[in-house]
Order: sequence, then C-alpha cells, then structure tokens
Amino acid sequence: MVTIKDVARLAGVSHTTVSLAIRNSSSITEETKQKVLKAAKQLNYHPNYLARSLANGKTNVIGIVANFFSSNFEMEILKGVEQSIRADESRFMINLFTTLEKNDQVLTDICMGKHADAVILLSISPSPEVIKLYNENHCPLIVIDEIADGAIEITLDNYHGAYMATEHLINAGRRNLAIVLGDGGEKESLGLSQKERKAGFLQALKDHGLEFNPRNEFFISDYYFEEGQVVFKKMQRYGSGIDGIFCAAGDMVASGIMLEAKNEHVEIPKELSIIGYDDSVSSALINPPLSSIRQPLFQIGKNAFSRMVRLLEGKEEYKPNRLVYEPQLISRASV
Amino acid sequence: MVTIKDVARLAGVSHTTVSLAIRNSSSITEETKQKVLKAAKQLNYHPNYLARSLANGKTNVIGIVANFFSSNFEMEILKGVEQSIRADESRFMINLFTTLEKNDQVLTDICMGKHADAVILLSISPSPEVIKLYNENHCPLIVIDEIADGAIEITLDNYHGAYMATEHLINAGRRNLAIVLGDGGEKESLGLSQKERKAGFLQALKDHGLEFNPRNEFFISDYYFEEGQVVFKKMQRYGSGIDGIFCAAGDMVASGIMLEAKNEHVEIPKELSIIGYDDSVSSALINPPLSSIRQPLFQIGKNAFSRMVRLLEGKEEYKPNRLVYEPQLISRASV
DNA sequence: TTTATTTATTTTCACGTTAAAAGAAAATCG
DNA sequence: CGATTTTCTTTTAACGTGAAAATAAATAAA
Repeated sequence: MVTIKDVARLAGVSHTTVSLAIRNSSSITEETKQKVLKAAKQLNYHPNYLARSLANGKTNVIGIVANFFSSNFEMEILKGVEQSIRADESRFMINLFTTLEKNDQVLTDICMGKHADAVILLSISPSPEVIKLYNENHCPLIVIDEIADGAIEITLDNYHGAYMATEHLINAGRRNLAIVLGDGGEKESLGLSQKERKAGFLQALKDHGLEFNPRNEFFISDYYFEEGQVVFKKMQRYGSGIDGIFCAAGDMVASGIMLEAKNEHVEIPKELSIIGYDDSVSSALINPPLSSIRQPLFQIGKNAFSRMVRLLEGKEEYKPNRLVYEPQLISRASV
Repeated sequence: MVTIKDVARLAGVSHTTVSLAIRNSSSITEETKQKVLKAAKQLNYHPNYLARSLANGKTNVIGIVANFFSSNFEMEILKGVEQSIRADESRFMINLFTTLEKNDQVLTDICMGKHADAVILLSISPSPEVIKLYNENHCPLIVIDEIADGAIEITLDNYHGAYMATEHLINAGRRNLAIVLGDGGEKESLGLSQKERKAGFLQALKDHGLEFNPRNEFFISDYYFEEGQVVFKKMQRYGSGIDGIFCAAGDMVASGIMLEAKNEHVEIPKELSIIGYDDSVSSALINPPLSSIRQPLFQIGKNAFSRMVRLLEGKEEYKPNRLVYEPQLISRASV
C-alpha cells in the first residue's frame, strides 16, 4: 500500500506538500507540483478515500434510501440521478441503502456513521427525530414521495392523479370500479402515496354519485407483473360486478391483470376498462395500449441530484420546502 | 459528534472495551457489555464508518461499475443484487460507479483508494494491469458480460443467442436481414457482447447460404426506446430490401422500431419480422408480442452478489474461472 | 538597509476507530 | 497455598489523510 508519505519521500518534500499538490492547491509552486505529481504517478499513488474523508469530514457520497429497488418508480429515479452524475462528471458517488423496515435505525446510522453527506429518501417517511438529527448535523435530506416536515420534500400529487384516473374510467361509462393498491408487503398498511391514491379514487366516486363496494379493494405486496395475474384471479372470485379497474399499484401490475384477463377471455376495454399508474415505457406498446398516469420520475431524479450537489457546494441554502409535481393523464385504448 | 470515548467515559470503562462491546466480542463480561450498550444508547452513539474502515482495512462495500445504469441489462442485475442483500439482511452496501469511459483510472481508484472491498463489473473489460492490481490487493473482481483473464467471469453466450435469433428469422422465411447494434456512444466501437452477437448473426447467415448486405447494419448509442424509432427511419432511407431485423441492441430499441413501423404502416410480422434481445417484461405484452432472447440477468445479479459475499467471508476461495449462462429463444408473434 | 508582507513549505496535531501488546484480576492446578 | 493459566480490561500504537499553526524564504515597502 503506497501512501502519501512514500510519495513525499520520493519527491523530497513533506507529506503535506504532497497533499496540497494532489489537491491542486494554489499555494504551491508549479515546479514542486510537477515534481510531486511525477512521483505520485511513478508510485501509482491513489489517495485513500477513508483517511481523506475521516480527516476532512466529507464523504462525497450521496445516499439513496428505499425500502427496495425493484419497481419502475425507484429505477426511473435512479436513472435520472445517474444520468445527472454522468452529465456533470460529478465527483459525487451514489450509495444505495435498503431499510429492511428499520427506517429510523438505518437513517440514523447513515448520518451519524458518516456514510453519506446527504440523503435522498424514496417513499420513506423519516420520523421527526431523524429529521432533527439531520438538520443538526447539516446533512441535507430530500424526501421524495412522502411527507417530511422540516426536510426538503419533492412530492407527487397522487390524490389528483388518482382522481383523474378514476374520472377517466367514469367518463367511459364505468360504474363498478375496483382499486388495486400496493402495501409494500406489510399487510394493508399503505404508504402515503397509495393512501392518497385511494383517497383521490374515493373522492372521484363520491363526486360522481357512485358507491364503492369494499369487496372491490385488492392488495398486492410486490410490484411485479405476476402479482397482477394473481389479483385478477382474486377479482373474479371475490369481486363484485367489476367493470373498471384503477390499478394504483402501477403499470406493471396492471399489465399482469390485462394478460390474465386475456387468458380468461375477458375483453378489454369492452367488458372491462383498466388504467394504471406511472406510465411505463411498455404501456404504450401493449395490446390494447394501457391508459396511465404519467409522473416525471426521471426528471425528479435529475433534479434531486443536482439540487443536492448545489446544497453541498453551498450554492443553495438548505431550507425546508415542498415541491409538488403534477401528474398527467395519458389516455389510451384500455379505457 | 458523539464518539466511542464519550461512551467510555459514561460507562466508566476504556474506549477499547466499548469497541469490543459494540462489536459483540466474546472476551467481555455480559455485565460490562450491557453497561456499555446502555451508555451507547443513552448517547445515541453510532460507530463512525470511516474511522472503523480505516482502522481495520475493510469497507463492507461492494462496488458495481458500469458505463451507465440506464438499460434493462444493468437494472435487472441491480435488482438481483439488491434482492440478495435484502434476503440475507446483509451488512454489505452497494456503491455505484460509472466510468465515464475512463475504465482503468476509475477501477484503480476504487481498489487503491479503498472505496470497496470487492467489485462487480458490468460489460466492462478491465486491462491486465487492473486485474493484476486487484489480485495483488486481494480485492475480488467479478466481471459480467466481458472477457477478463485472471478474474472471475460470468458471461452470457451472446454468440449462441444471436445465432438462435437469426436462425429464428431465417426459419420464418426471411432472407434480407438487418442487424441493429449498440455501440455505447463510441462510434462503432462495439463492446464484447455486441461483437459476439454480430459474429453469431453472420455465422447463422453463412450457414444458411445467405449474404449479408453491409448497408443493413445499423448502430445506436443509447439503449432507449426513442433510438429505435430513429433507426427505423434510417432503415427506410438507407437500408436495402430488409424483411427481418435482429435487434441486438435489445428489446427496448426493438419496441421503438416496432412503433415506428406501425406509424409508417409497415405490418409486423407480415412485411417485416423482428426479434430483440433481453426479453424485457413488456415484450410479451406489446402488439404483436416480440420474439426475444432471454438471459437470466436477475439470477446473475443474485449469484454475483452472494458469491462475492462468500469470497469476502472466506467461505469460498478466490480463483479465476468462467461461468457461462446460456440464453433462451422466446418465440413470439413478431417473427 | 531594515522591517513588513507575501508566498511556499513544514511541523504538529486531530479525525475515530481497531489491533496488538501489556496488565490486572480471577480461576485453576499441583 | 503459591504458581500457573485463563479471563477480562486497559494502554499504546497504528490506519492515511487534512487543518491549522509555525517556520522559512522571497519579495515589497519604508
């Protein structure tokens, strides 16, 4: 292991001079700098990230925390972040953390354990204690798709999205609507966005003078295609006269429902209308094309990252605020 | 910032005792351990990851390195890795690195700069010097989808996959085949997998006594849907009598081609057959369903991670070898 | 010139932890 | 009961860097 001291010895200077030269400090002669860089190259020296971060208190890591990185939602945001890094040739690195349902513990550890300089949360709601901790430690916290008083919130108007989706079904003449919600594995304990979607759904029904039959509420735990197939079977067995489905759990699940419907010779949209959420790339291509609610996830990922960088570089002042992105109804043949 | 010494003071022991207690060492009385843990909890102590790693030489980080994290390929592998972490409740963390086309520099830095204990490379070929460096530093290196003598290689039989795909088109009576390749942005400098797919394609043509018209070779730089649309336009302008397309660049691009074909009223598969690569979830759902070559990417991600963990925990000995996964032809209506 | 100022470099120390060696206390043995 | 081993705890020394203070050298000002 070659250290800064080895370079110093070879170049005939002190280790601090090497440190300064490597970091391209202006308080060093061009001549010595070249001498140092030459020695560093000769020894194939690379600064030890751990030692450096320990000494100067900065990790150059942005943590991204989620319950899982499996669905379109996380992946699109991740893509946006990653694209931003590449575009900027950013020095910041990405660290992925999954919480395993121990949100507060993981979040506290990231901050106090010096795992990251800043954290982006995906669909995770930090406790007030955690938010306080982050503020005290000047660790910027951006919370996407959840409530977090005292942090920077980037939310999506799920209520409105769901309302639009439901209205879309109603306008197509559907009266017996079902809703499919994702509870992230914890039996019927919904995340904020799913709750809001349900609220928007119910409100739209009410505003149009329609009743909701509780038998027509279904849950899935993983946001996979296969779950949709399972749900459709459940609908046939336990549901009641369903003629329209709002799949708040997303397009992937909706696609699964559609495939199973096709297998069972239920015609879409003739007998059954369906609308998803998230507008996956594939939704425009499937047969029939799936109506959906589009959310600017890629954009949100890009923004969250570049904003984080500005905060860390002091170009933007950290203060809690909320940015709401509006979803957009994409009407296609499935309704 | 509360440190191990603060805990020591409160518990009335030395800082080393705290360290041992926190790490659940057996050489410590249950009584002192409880005393220490109580003090730690009271102060909300969390070990500093940087200091710990610097002192013991382990980062508990597995680096995943790619040119970009945008296409289905990286995302599926990432999902597999992430699922593995969750399933094991693993202490290992994931760090994502993009190379910005400076592969060797980034890889050297990850290893020598102590960014990670082990590295998984996606479609990146490390130089012999880098491989030597990793071996010398006992940093396990798993290379997926590329050649790397001296490292652990997990490869996909792209040659065979392409051969099957091409034969599939030929068996459907197609004679004037086109190929669409992804060059990752560097003009016409293909990665290994794309090269192999091209080789398999050409060999299949040859074995069936067919000629390949070089005008029917097309390139895309990003593996996006939109690129497919662009490529289809190019085909119409510059291509020559194409009746079948092997889209080695993957299903997303193939889907783009299909949409544009539909817009231009070219009927698939009547006038034009097409087969993709990677078998995205959506491929079964689009209209017409897209033939494709399925690769066990999720599985590969899971395996790469769990193998890495075994290597790091000394449960498996590190020795260079190669594991080849066989692709599978998924025949659908697009051909 | 002499002093003050700026520039370039070095010395010393701190970052928070683990490892290794040393020490003290308790338990075991002959 | 003294000697030896075992168990538990502490002291000391890294790990490799950056920050701050101190020094030396060069330049400018008086």
